[in-house]
Amino acid sequence: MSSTDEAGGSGAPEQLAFIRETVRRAKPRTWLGAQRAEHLPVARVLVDKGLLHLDQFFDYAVPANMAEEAVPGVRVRVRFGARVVNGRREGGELHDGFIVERRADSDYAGPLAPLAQVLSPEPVLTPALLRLCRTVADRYAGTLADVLQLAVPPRHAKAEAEPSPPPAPLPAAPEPGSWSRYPQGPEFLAALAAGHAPRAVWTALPGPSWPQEIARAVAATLAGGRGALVVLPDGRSTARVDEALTELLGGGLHATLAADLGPKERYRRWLAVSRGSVRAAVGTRAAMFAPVRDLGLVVVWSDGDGSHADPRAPHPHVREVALLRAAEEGAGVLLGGHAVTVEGAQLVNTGWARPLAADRATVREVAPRVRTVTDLDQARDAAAQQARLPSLAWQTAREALATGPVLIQVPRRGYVPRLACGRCRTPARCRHCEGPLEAASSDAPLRCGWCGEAEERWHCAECGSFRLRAQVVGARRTAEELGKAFPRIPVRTSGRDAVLLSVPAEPALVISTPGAEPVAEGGYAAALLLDGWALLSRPDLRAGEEALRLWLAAAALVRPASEGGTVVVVAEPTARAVQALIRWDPAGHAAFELEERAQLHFPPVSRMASVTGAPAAVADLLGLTRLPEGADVLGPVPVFGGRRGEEVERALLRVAPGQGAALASALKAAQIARIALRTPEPVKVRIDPLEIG
DNA sequence: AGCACGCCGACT
DNA sequence: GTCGGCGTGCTC
Repeated sequence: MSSTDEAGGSGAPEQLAFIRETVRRAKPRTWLGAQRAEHLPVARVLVDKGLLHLDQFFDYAVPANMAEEAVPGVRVRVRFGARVVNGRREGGELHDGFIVERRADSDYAGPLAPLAQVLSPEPVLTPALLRLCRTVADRYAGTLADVLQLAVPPRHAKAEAEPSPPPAPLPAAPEPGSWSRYPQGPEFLAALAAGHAPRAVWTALPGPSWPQEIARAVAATLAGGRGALVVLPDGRSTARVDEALTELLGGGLHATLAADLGPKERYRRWLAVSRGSVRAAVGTRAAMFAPVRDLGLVVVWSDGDGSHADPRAPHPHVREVALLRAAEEGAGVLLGGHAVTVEGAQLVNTGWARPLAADRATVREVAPRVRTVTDLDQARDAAAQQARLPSLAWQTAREALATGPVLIQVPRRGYVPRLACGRCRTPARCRHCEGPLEAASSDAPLRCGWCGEAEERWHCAECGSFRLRAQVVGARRTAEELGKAFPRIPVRTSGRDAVLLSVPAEPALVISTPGAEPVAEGGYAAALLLDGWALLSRPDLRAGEEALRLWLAAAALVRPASEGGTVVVVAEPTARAVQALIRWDPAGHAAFELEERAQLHFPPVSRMASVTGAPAAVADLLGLTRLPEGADVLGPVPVFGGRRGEEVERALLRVAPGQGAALASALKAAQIARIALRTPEPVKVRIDPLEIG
């Protein structure tokens, strides 16, 4: 930190002595004095203060000694919030910010404060990144400063001081490889290599080759002279694509932006992308903003995965950011996964993207055989009973263990928010309002999750049983039980705290929670998907879609049916998601779900926002919101689970798809109006709320 | 959000 | 006469 301006000690006064303001009334006051930069003496600055009503640029005077370094995109420090006392400027906290523009003059009538310091000469906030962050902030009714915090990693001075390596030469256009299994695959690659912007919703075939396919799409884009970006939901899938890219192209063309790198390495790699030293970026969520130059392709893998939604305000979603970038930067899109989201189906439906899928014959060739049983079908075998396995699951596992590893997917404990009948699995509902019954612990009294009414004497409305099924047996206990049921077979577990990347080809029981399934060398001989009811009965609009996504992800690791690969899903066979798994028809399922959403006017066929807070505050905000024409207000309804019995309500706002921007800006304006009115109780506004219904 | 300026009641 | 209530407005 070499800094001329801090050398004087207490900062502001001597800065102001350099650059003096005129006090003439007739003209707007400006900064005079020889110390001001001669050329473009005004810097327009984004001050890094996440306040909603300060989401605007502020102009500062550029001192002459900073004239060279104070270029657009660099980080600066400025005094902000100062008061004019007796004609002198006093106070003002130092804030970080970014120079957005150098200008000849300011449209601000008052005197400009000088920049306090240029923190670094690196122009990290490029015009394209600024434009993207502005678009994302507007889309999500957030501030530019908040989005920038997600988009620009913290500076690391040592990493910045190192030069980035010179860019590697462009690769040749790759052969289609396993893309040949898709009728439109080779054409898609050719379009990328030719510099076009094809947009596809890709239903990836089961099996281990999707990372290579992503790598080839990236290579084709690079061959055409443009950059590429791949965003994946977790570190394991990121590592697989990284490996595939390195194998195809060597190490010099791409950067992998993983969360676990540490600040220095993280910034070093990000800089390599920003400086154009590498042309492709691969990584998890935060990589969605990676400033890849001349973007030709954005890939999002498994866009239904929850980790693509950023938990930090204003909660941008990787898929949406990718689509915004594609539109803004003229890039192609590859939205892929073993499953298809309703959003993907809608992109196909509206003609914005084209489906990229193999034909039925190819799917049948590579997919495992899928069979289904309900867990009411208990095995006769004592060992199977002990392991709580239906007979079909038991037999399948026993036979498959002769030829290789068997995957057992067990929903996470506590993944079951809803109680169900112990006999017929009908969800337990409140007799007053049909809300889901809940119990804080296994011996706590039953309560309705919607209206809070206590239920003393529940019995199943369908079959009359008094037995409730409360919890899923977790992976650990399942492992113990299965270990006893299959003595001498090694048992491995993979879950939240210890995720296995892969397992060898030898016979073993691999017990995993959804999303943590290791890859098996040569594929699993079989997979058992247990407690499907737990996934299917979650009180969420997306429960079916999510269950299918988790099942497909596990089933995609199993050998083809022709090699004996079998999947047994323990769930109600008539459920739509179960049927889609049996037919291996994710696109059909998504299309069906989309149709249903359209009938209900639910997202993505409409756009929604949620408004959550104290009842009076929510009503207040809604009163201040100038809703777009035709907007619906659903609720407000009480939200339970608010801490300490504080009353919390939530309203959902719904508009037609074209009015999402109007809704977001109306809500932002209303929030700002509330701040101006000093309304004390905060209200949370969220665009595209995750859980609805 | 903070923070200071500004214009009306109970104290030294 | 003054201390201070928080209503109002601004932040380059």
